[in-house]
Amino acid sequence: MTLNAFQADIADPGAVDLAQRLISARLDVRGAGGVIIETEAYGLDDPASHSFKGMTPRNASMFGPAGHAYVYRSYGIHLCLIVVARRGEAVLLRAILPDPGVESMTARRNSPQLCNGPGRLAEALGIRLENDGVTLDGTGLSIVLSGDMPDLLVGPRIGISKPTERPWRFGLAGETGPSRAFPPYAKSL
DNA sequence: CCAACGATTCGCT
DNA sequence: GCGAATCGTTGGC
Repeated sequence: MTLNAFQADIADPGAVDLAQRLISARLDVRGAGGVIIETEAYGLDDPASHSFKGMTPRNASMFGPAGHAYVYRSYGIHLCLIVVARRGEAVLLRAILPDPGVESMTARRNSPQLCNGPGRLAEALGIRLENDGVTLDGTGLSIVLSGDMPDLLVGPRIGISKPTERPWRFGLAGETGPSRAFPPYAKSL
């Protein structure tokens, strides 16, 4: 099995570890993209994770090779783009700083809010359901880690109704672009 | 077969 | 801040 550059960089990543490393990484989708500033980790033994109850037709990509995309439809309306980590673990991309490709993103979005929120981000970048399962390096979708160790914000995940809450939401410190502000008690790593 | 439920967003109050 | 929109997936009967 051959690994592409991204897969080699993240070798056997846990979701929490990968979620942190993806902050400040660069995402590109067919020429549009930006710096990732907000992520969330989802684990295997995690009631909030789609993988919690095992593999189903929808979440099969979460059990595939690390470094691939998991795309699913949310609330019957939006799409979300997720980076697969270790088997059954994954990282939801919640916000990027839109550049380059602002013009094409603006055309796809009917709002000045381009990429702050998982559904908005997916729409702005033109993510499609058929992108589910594709590798994140070389098929139109790519991620390149920055190599930096940026200051991270940490807080509870968003939109989770499960009782078990974990501080698995990460943000780039100093950015005003996240989908929602980090709570005052959010701490840096 | 049918009912419940979202890893959300948008618009209105 | 709150509720509607919207529909595929999932699980129970």
